[in-house]
Amino acid sequence: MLKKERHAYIMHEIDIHNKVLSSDLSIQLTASEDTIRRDLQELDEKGILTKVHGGALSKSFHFTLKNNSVYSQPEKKIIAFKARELIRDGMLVLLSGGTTIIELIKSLPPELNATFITVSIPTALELLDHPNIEVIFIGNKLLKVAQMSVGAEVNQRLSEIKCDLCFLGTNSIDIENGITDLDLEVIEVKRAMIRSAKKTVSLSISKKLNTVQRMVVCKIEEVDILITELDPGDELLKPYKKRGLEIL
Amino acid sequence: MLKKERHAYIMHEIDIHNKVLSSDLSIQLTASEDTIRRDLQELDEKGILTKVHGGALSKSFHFTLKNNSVYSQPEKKIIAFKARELIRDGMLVLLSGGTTIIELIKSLPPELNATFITVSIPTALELLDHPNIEVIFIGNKLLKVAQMSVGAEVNQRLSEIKCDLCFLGTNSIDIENGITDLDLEVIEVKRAMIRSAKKTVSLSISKKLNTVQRMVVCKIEEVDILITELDPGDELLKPYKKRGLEIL
DNA sequence: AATTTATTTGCGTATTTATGCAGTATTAAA
DNA sequence: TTTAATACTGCATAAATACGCAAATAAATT
Repeated sequence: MLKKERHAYIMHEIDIHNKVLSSDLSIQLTASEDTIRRDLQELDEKGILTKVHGGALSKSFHFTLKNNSVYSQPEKKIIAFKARELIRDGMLVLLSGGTTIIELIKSLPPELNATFITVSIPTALELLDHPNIEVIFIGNKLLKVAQMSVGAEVNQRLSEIKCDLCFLGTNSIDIENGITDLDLEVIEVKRAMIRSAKKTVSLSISKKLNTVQRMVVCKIEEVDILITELDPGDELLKPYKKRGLEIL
Repeated sequence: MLKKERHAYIMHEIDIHNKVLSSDLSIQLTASEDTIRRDLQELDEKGILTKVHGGALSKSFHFTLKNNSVYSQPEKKIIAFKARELIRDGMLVLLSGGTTIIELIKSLPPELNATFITVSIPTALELLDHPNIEVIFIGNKLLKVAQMSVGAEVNQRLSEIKCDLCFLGTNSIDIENGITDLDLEVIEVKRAMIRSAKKTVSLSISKKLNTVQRMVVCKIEEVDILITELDPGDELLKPYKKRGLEIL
């Protein structure tokens, strides 16, 4: 890989995400972090990006890394790896928001040819980075805290779709209450997502298992597949298996 | 093997792969790396490829376009400052994509209370950062290169809206052809945006004035207000004023 | 055809550039 | 404050390049 090629790749990433992490680039470009750092330094000296601790930021969008960086938790990588095995060419897949979903998107093979639907702006942005897949965004009023579309219209449009899979980045899940969340408008959209998919997959790091929040999205039986970073045979997952969920 | 033949071969490789390595070529053409280097140097001097350490790259590989947009940030700040004066509490405002629009959003006063509609994912993300405004995203199929919604459905939904203002981050504008752009799907959305707004405002850095691209978005008369970083009395803007545009 | 002339090519060597590594310093997150 | 991640420094190495020169090739001339 030529230096200029790396530079072009880095600038492309910056254009799409407004930020890059040295650690990510080092893997994606199969170069040492040292090299990446020197690349970023050069591009910074050229004045076309801003180098910061841990990576670099776009000049035009100066968010802080802290605000929206995914300090890629290894748990989420494991979950992403298991989840992507479910996706096949030609599928229509519904995605929620959340950092676990972002990890899933990052782990998708470049040659995958499928269509993804989402209501989450960060999810959409990440999907746009993939070379082959088609992305559909269901828009409407955006809810600031969740950075996603909400409202009756969204639910209506979701009801007109029949997807193969629905991946939910789940905040809280337990046997008694099923999937729960904080915001009324969010849970309504998530319900609509579940209804319009043949299979619902919940992605949860084990910390989130057996936690509850204020409002119910769906009963535990409505979830078809549960993916955590744990071994499927783990003791913690037994009760879920008993209720008929497939555990990956 | 004649020099001309090698040159032809090298250019062919560049066309296909966008890059060549001196080491590869040396083997493929059974010539010393020295010779190859001299070839590449000549072709570089002719301006038909870009020589770099280790080989050469296609000219189209450059990312200088992005550089320009970043370099002209101060101009964009001036434009943003002028543009925001047009926005009042309670207005319904349509925004396109582009870095100029992003600057506009950043310059919006926190206490502003208005509703913004957009089809651009980065624009939406930036809008979500603002504490008071309401954001509506018109979704559909997303076009990767433009990071925005496109398609008949978007145009349809835009036609159902009546906005106070439409701000277009403009790539190319001139007297003869009006606003022009590259992509058919993009120009269709932009047209729909213009139709659904009472007033259309074009934001263009002066470098983009009097430039033309392949496809026409709208005639110059359909633009109500033109904002550049220049003084409204600037000589460059006179022809636009003569055609009835308000210059800020 | 032979000779001259100009151009092209390859090689050895010195130099520059690119990259990774190890150890230490610095920074930021818990 | 502690701790983990990241950055910096100097160094080592390998690869790429520049340069001068001589051999080889092509082109032009006689």
